[in-house]
Amino acid sequence: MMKSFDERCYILLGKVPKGRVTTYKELAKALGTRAYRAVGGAMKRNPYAPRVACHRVVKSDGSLGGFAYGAREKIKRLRDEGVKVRTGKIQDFERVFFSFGMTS
DNA sequence: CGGTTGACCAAGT
DNA sequence: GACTTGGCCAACC
Repeated sequence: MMKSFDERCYILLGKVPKGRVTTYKELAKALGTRAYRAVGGAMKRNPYAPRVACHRVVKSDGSLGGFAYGAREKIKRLRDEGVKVRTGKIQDFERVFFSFGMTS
């Protein structure tokens, strides 16, 4: 049974621990593709709104990117998880960044 | 089934 | 540092 690309994004995203963030690019790469945009699209569609921690996904530059519920809400939630945000940018981005490639 | 769209990315201006 | 351009790939109409 072949899950949609979208569903895989949600599953993978579910592996991101609280207080950490990942990027659309890293997600796509972990999925074995380069469809960064499709990943973002999955978040936007986000049928599992509260189930999926879409607010933990940011752009590669460390900027927040977009958010279906509004950027303001995204910042609020990230801060609540311990991620500091400044003018729409993640502070200590590399510190809170979660990579899927860190095996063993 | 073909074309458009997009919560992106990287490089150039 | 902000804006523009080309490119990538899957979902949607």
